[in-house]
Formats: sequence, structure tokens, C-alpha cells
Amino acid sequence: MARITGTEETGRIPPKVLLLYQAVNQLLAEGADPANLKVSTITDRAGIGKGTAYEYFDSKEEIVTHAVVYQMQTAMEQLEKELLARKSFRDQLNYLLDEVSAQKGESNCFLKLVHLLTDNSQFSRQVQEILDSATCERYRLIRLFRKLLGSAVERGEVKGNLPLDYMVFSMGGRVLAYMVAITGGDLQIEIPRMRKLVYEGILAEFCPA
Amino acid sequence: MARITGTEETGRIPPKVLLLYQAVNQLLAEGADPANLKVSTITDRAGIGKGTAYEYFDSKEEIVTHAVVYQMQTAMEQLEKELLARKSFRDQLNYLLDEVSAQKGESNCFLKLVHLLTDNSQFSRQVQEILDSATCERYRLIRLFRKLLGSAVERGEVKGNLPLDYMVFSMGGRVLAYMVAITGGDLQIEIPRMRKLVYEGILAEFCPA
Amino acid sequence: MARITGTEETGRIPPKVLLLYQAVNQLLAEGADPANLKVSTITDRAGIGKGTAYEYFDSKEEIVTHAVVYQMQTAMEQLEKELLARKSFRDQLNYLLDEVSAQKGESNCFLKLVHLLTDNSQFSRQVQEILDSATCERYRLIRLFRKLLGSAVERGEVKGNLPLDYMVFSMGGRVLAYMVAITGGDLQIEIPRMRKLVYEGILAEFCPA
Amino acid sequence: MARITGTEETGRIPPKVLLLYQAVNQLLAEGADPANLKVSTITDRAGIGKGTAYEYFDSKEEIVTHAVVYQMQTAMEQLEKELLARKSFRDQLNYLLDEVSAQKGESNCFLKLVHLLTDNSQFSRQVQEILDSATCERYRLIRLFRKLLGSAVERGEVKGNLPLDYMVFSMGGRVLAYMVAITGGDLQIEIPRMRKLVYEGILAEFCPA
DNA sequence: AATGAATGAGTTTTCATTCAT
DNA sequence: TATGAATGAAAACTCATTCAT
Repeated sequence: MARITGTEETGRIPPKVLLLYQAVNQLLAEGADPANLKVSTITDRAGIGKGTAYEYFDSKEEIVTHAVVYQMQTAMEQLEKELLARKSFRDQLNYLLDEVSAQKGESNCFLKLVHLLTDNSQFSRQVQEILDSATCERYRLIRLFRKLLGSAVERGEVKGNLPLDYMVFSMGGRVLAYMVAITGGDLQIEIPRMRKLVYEGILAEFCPA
Repeated sequence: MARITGTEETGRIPPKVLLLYQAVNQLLAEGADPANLKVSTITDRAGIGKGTAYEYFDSKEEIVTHAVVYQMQTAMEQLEKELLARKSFRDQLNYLLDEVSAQKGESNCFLKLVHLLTDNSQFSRQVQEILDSATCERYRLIRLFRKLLGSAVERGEVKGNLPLDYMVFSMGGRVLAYMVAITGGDLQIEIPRMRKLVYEGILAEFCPA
Repeated sequence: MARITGTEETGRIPPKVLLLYQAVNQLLAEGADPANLKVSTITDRAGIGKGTAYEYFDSKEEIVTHAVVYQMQTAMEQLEKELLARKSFRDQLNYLLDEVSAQKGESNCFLKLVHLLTDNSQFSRQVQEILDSATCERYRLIRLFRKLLGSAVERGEVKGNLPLDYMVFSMGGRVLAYMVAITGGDLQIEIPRMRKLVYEGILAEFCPA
Repeated sequence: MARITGTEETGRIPPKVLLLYQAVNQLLAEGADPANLKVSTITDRAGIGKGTAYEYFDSKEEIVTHAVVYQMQTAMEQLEKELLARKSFRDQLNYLLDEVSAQKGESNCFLKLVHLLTDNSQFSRQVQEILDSATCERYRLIRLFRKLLGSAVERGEVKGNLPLDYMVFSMGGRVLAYMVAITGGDLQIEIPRMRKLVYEGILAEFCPA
């Protein structure tokens, strides 16, 4: 039975594999360490036999990395869809900040991507390898931001005096900081105020009066 | 013999323990996964006997988490010393951006901290626990930024109209974005220009003319 | 459906079973270890479904042992037919030596039999058990040699002063040594010369002038 | 702790490894299939921990193949010593036939070697590989026979008209046939008579009056 | 009758930890 | 105090066998 490569379309994943992916991502969301997950824990959670996992994957590592990739692909697809559905840059930015507050950490593709891009551990490198060979590659989020900001410039919503790539990372960094602030932080101002300041800070930088 | 708690002063660490810490951090910098490190790998690299590690620590986990904490403490101390030695906010910001470019990822306490604060894996939670019981706790970097920005406001270098905590995270987020940009890349503008824009962006936000 | 017992006439074997036998013997000839053959490897090679094998056999062991028995039966039948078709002892001996050179090791029933008779491993014992319950039993080759040498004595081609059984094993041993010599080698004389010496050595012992 | 290569001198083998070798060879002598031996069976028999086996070997296969090699080396050393201690060819031949009757099959290096040289299974090929990289290589027995017969020719005990290699294999083949006869055989003459005929047959061929 | 995805019992293998030296 | 050989509990992985289709 066809071995899993990670390049499968999201809709074409065998049901048992989907169960495995969901099990892994549940367990990770519950705070498990990717490298300490046991195959039996995963298959028990997935409700399938241990051997079945090995019908689709060659090793435990493969199961976990592919599950993480799947999660990121799915989250990115969702995020992309939602953002592109919004027509103004302000709406898009609002949606982004709302999402970030809603997800708070786990199963947040934005966060996962930052982890990935700033981590040189074996695990992260393996995830990146799979991402690079799939539709949803490593830089998909960066390209999405580029696209959003590019369109905003075209529409005149955002001034074009700053380089696109600078804006991509400036916006990304501020959103990430907001996420860290409300997630892990020892924050001394209220979250709604923080949110407002982040929103306005980005607009002020990109759309000066 | 004295078990290691992680609250030892940096100067009072037994030599074999220091060797263990260095070995772990070397291996992590080389891309090893914290959860997959073997005790024998660590002690081999440290050049000491496997049994010796257990004279100071109760388990492998302890060795690795304490080594990571040590590394973060050391890096924080260094960073703190250097930043406080600089008298103007602009100098401090310049130093920070230089450091970030120099270290590019591994053994970068800034990066490690972001990981930590945005990761709910077991390993990260254990590191945080030790941090919380030691001098250099989890929020030391945040407090350092607060201190720097607070002083800058007092000196009149930075305008006081933005809340301190917003500035802390805005600056942190932008610096992090710069780090991600130059590390994990796909960047379409040159790094020096990016650096200049980040530097000016922060100043423009905090010290408007 | 009719379970396979190993006592079927060679012509009455179901086609899928024949495919299994051929697959096993191919794989063994290619150097596979009988105890390490996987059912899936066998059925893949045979081009049939894995479940199908269990329509005819109760276990993997059965498949392999019966396949080996089948191979030996077939080879023995062929050898017997050819040898009995030759009317003089010299012709028979020549045929034997030619066969031995032609087959060189694998799928050589002579060699397999020696293995079997000198091996007390579980696998060999199981093959012997089936052989003993079938037409072509364990000692068929020995009895064939006895028959050939007996007739040769009757015809006066071979002197009767040596006991039949001694001649059977002397001839068998020399032929086997020739096979080992040309197969596993390190031989310092040329094969045709070796062949000539073996041939003449046997004749000289059995038919002294 | 030094990994085992199979090239160790017989006297320099670590005690736990020796226990493993003895356990394997006992089990094989009792009729176990090399490929079906379990690590736990071996270590239980050896009276050591399962993990200990993996301190010296990388896999189960390695344990078994090295044990077989060790057994062959030891047996060959013993055989070589005994044969070379005998001064006349007749004494040597007598010793050889006595040994063969005494050992009857298992732990008989002569038999094992024939198996090896006539078997192209993976297992045998692996044993040969190790043999080839050690002192006691694959052809050691053949070279010993060459040496014995060469000296006998020099001493005038054996006529020099037959090529040495032919004599080596003729003698080997006859001894093997004797072994098969008394081991596996359906023999119709008494063993002592068979022995006498084999002995005289060899002498008659090599030392004609 | 034929199939092959699913299974889990049974193995192999790993490696943190101990403890005699 | 330092060591590293020995250990076995725990984990990964295999693959013969079943059974729904």
C-alpha cells in the first residue's frame, strides 16, 4: 500500500494516515515532545494497530514529521483562504491578529513556522525537507505576506516607499511579538490595548498620513 | 556529593559539570535534538566517564535542561553586561542587531528564549521551571528591555507616549524578524539594507521627530 | 480447498501452487536464506495475492519446505530418467559429471541432498519428513546409484569384488568433491583435467584391468 | 568496549563473547536453525544480559555468524595440530577417519566447511566473508590437505604421478562420503567394513604397489 | 477462489542507569 | 571520586496470519 511521501493532496490522504496525523497533532498540542512520542501512544490514540502505522511509514520519525507538515499545510491553506477572501489590508491585518489571539500557541501555523525557521534541530530540518518537496513549502507564509502587501501597495492602501520584503518581516515580527506577549508573557498592559497598539503601529509604519 | 540544582553561581560550577554543559551545548549547536541526545554521546564529547555524569545529576533530562539553562544564563549575563555598558539607546540597538547577525541562530539566547516562550513541549516547560527557580528567570530578557527602554525614556532619547511594554515587544518582534530574515531566509533585499530599515523603523516608531 | 500435502503427483499441482514453488526456488537460487524468506516476497515474486498462499498452505514453513521438496523431486525425476536412458556405466558417469559442471551449485539436487543428509537444522529435518512421506524419499538418490552400479555389475562393466554400498558412496563422494572443486574453488589445476582424473579414478577403482 | 571483528586471536576473546559463542554453538548442535535463533534464547543460554550481546555485536546475525566462524576456527586449529603431529600419511588418514566417526555431524568442521563451500545462502556467504578476513580462511582445510599430501609425496609415501589438487579433492570426497554414509545413511554394510574400504581405497589410489 | 489492508504477538534493538572496581 | 561494563525495561519494528471484500 502506497507509502506516504508528504506530497499527497490534503484530500487524498488514506483514512488511517489521517487518524495518525490527528493523533500526533493532538498529542503535540497537549504538550508532548515530538522526539519522545511513542509509536504505541500514537496508534492507541489513533485507534489503529501498531503495525498499520508501518504500512504507511518507515519509521516513527516519519510519522511525526509528516503529521506536523500536514498540520502546517492545513493551517496555511485555511489562513491563505481567509486572508485572500478579505479585500482590504486592514481587514486582513485584523483577521491575522484575531487568529493569533484565538489560537494562542498550539496548532498555530504561524508560530510553528517561526519555530521551524529558527531551529536547526534534526527534527525541524526533517520537517523542512518534506515541506520543500511539497506544495506548501517553507516560505509559503512569507510569499503570502508578500502577496498581501504587494496588492495593498497596488491598491494604494499601503505606501510603496518601503521595500516589500522589509514590510513582510516587520509585519511578521510585530505579529509574532504580539503572540509571544499574550501567550508566554509577563505582560503589564492589557491585551486589548496591546492589540490596538500593534495594529496601529503597523499601519503607522506602512501607511503614513 | 553536591547535586546540581541549576541555581549555582556561574563561577562555582564543578569542572566536570562545566564539561558536560559545554558538550551538550556543542551538540545542540551542531543540530542534535535535545530529546535524542544520548548520555554516552554527551560524556564522550565531554571526555569524562558515563558514571561521572550521575555523580552530579539524577537523570539525563537534568543534564540537558541544566546545560541549556546554563547556556542561556551565560548568554544573558554577557548580553546584559554589554548592553548596560552602552549609554545611548542607539548604541544599544546597534549592538543588539550586530549580535544577532553575528550569532545567526545557534547559541543565540534571544532566539532560544523565543523558542522557549512559544513552545509548550515538555522539554521547554522543564527548562522554564529551572529558569523560574534561578536568578536568571524566564522574563529576564523582557525585564532587561524594559530597563533599557525605561532609561531611554528618562534620558529623553525615546518619547514616553507609547506604553513601555508595547515598546519592549515591538522592538523584540522587529529584532526577531530581522534574525529570521537573515537566518532562514529567501530574502530579496540585501542584508545591510534590511538592517538599516529595521534600525530606522524602530527609532522612527519610538523617537518621532 | 485441497490442502497441499507434498505427495501430489508432479502433474497434478494447482497452478498457483506451482507459481509459489517456482518463486521460492528462484529466491533460494538467488541466495536467499530459507528461514528468512518473507511470505510477501514469495507471493510478490509469484505474482499472486498474499492471502492466496494460505488457501493452499497452513504456514510459511509449509510453503518453503514443500517448494524445496518439489524442486528435489523434479530434479531427481529428471536425473533418474536421463541416467536410466543411458545403457553403459561410462555414459551414465559422463552424464553425471556433465550435469554437475552445468549446474554449478544452485538448484542442484545432488548438492541439496548432501546438504540435507548432513544437516541437522530444523529446516532440513522438516524437508526430510516430507520426503519420507512421499514417493521421492530421502534415499532415492542412493537407491538410484545402487541400481546403476548393480546393473553395471550384472552387465560385467564393473567388477563385483567391492560391496555395492561402498561403491555408491565412493562414487558419490568423488562426484561431490568434483562439484565442490569447481564450485567453491581455489583450484590449481584446470577443470577439464580434474574432470578427466575424477572419471578415470572412479573407473580405475571399480573396473580394474 | 571493543567491537568484535572475528579476527581476534582465539585466546583473546572477551569472556562474555566466549559465552555467547558457546551458547550459539550448543543451540546449533541441538538442531536449531541459525536464522531462527532468538537473541534472548542465546543470552539466556549464555547466562548474560540481552544488552550485553549488543555491547560486542551490532546485530543478531553478527553474533551467530561470528560464533560459527569461531567454532570452525577452533575445530580447524585442533584438527591441524593433531594431523601435523602425526608423521606418516597413514596415521594422518586414520586420525581423520576416526575423528569423522567420533563427531558424527555437529561441530564437525569438515562437514561445516563442505556446507559452507556448497551453499550460496546469505548466511553462508556472510560466514565466508568473515573467514576470508581472518587467519583461518575459507580454504584453510584445502591447504592443509595439500600440505599433508605434499609432504607424503616428498617422503615417498604417496606416489607423485597424480596432481596434488586432484588428490586433495579425491581424499576429501571419499572422507565426506564416509561421513555421510555413517551419519545420514541407509547403509547396508557395517560401518567398520566401510571404514576399512575407504581407507584402503584412498591408499590404493595414491600409493599403488 | 483471490485478495491485500490491517493487525498484534513476538522480536530485535536501544540506552539510561547501576554498581563493582 | 571516577569509571565503564553489564543490565533489562522499554521502545521500535517485523511479518505471519486473518478476514472483510
